[in-house]
Amino acid sequence: MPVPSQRFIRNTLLGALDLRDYEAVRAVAEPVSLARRDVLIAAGQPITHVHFLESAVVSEVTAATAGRRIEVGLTGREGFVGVPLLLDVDRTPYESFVQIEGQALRVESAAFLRLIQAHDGLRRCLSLYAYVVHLQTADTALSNGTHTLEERLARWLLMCHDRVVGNALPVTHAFLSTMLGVRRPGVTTAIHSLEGDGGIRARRSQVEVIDREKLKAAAGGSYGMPESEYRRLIGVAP
Amino acid sequence: MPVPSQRFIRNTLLGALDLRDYEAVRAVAEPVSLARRDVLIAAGQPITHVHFLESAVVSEVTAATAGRRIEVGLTGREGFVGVPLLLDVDRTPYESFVQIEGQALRVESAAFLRLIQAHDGLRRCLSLYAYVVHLQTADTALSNGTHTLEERLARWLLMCHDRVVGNALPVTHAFLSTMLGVRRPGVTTAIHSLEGDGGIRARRSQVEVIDREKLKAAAGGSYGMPESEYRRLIGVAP
DNA sequence: GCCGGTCTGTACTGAGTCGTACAATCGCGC
DNA sequence: GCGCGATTGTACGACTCAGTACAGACCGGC
Repeated sequence: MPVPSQRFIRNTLLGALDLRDYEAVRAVAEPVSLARRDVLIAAGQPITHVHFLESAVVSEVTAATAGRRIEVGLTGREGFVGVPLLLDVDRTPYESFVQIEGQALRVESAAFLRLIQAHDGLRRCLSLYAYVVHLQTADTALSNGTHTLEERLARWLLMCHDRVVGNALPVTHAFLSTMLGVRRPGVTTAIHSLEGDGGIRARRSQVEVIDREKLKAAAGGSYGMPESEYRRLIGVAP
Repeated sequence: MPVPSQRFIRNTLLGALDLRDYEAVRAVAEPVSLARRDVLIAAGQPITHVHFLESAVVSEVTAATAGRRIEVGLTGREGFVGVPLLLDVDRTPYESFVQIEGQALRVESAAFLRLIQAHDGLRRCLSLYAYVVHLQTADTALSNGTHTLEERLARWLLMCHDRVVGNALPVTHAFLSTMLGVRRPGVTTAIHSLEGDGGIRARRSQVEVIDREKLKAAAGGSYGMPESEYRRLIGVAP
């Protein structure tokens, strides 16, 4: 029976596990391809699977019927989708959907619950990630409350760039406006401004990151705290 | 040795526990009085105690050195302060301080870790609360991003009212402006508006809640989601 | 009863964003 | 290579809130 080498593990959360815990996850995990707009967790519906992302990027958004949508969480290969299950919660009022297509390892909910019951190291590792998610959401609350549209956009692009292979982010202005909870023409203006600074290059349905340092400067300090906590608690991010 | 009756438990999280789990907590918990401005968790410092609040109200705020402060979490007798410890995290970049004085039961960190290791029912219950905290923070991100100052103020007053005995909230305009991350005169104006609607009555260093329904209307749908999830997952809130 | 700090009320200008509308551009499918 | 939906660029008035300043009101201490 072949023992997979750690270097083939694309999800960094799984990569941080003891080999024994990792093997236990791998034994019940199923590789899946995720297409844009796939809904991994539907608002108010029981969570059926946990997804450890390998190359896909997933957004968690509020699903206010009357109000507007806005993003409250962003997950890539540094994390997993299904934190509520870890906390013994079977469903959530928010929706998690695929923003950028890619691969993932999925585990059926009941199997996942057995896993974290039996493997304390796994539970600890996923708990650390759950806390980073909380930090990210709190940071988003801060950003939404006190930063300008341009700063928030720069922060979002950096966070997305962290989770993508390459520098091209396949997003439209309208999509960004929903994620940030702002007006679409406002995004167009902010993108022009960031482009003028040399941080990005904009194409149709795509933003290419050119200079992360310039983007960080444009983010006005709104980027980086959850990321550095991830490194402190879990290890090197991708 | 007297066995405390459930009805003497003022913290509703502890009240939701099996008697056996509760006794285990009570055995290592120490009653303390918390004064306004006491810092329960300092930014970046190891967390020394977990606090189950009985009548005090505690705010979690970002502690951005360069940037502004803003509230990302509010806890009263429905919860506990020290969620990071539950998730195996020893410190946090945010600060938790006492906003309204009162009583609490505190448990030393090492004892707390032993407790949740030995009592799975306790861990589950606290995990549910940790999830509600996440919802509350996500809801704050939504509010900060899409609601007006007046709506956000109404939401905050309702959330604080939920956690206080009586209808008088001892807060100043300047304090509210920090919690909401807005300008102090803006709070003054918004308070006048809510007062005109008949939802509250304002005095020096105090806001009295007169009509919750009017406040809810003024909150424009920004209030209530985490509260109803608390009831679904844990039980009747105070 | 006065003093000094805290709290509240009000005013003004400017920045940022909204809501909306509409034209221009792109790129895929037939 | 044409058409059509999707995407992007731009404009304009309106409104919210920021930043700042300052005066008046309150309240506890001496």
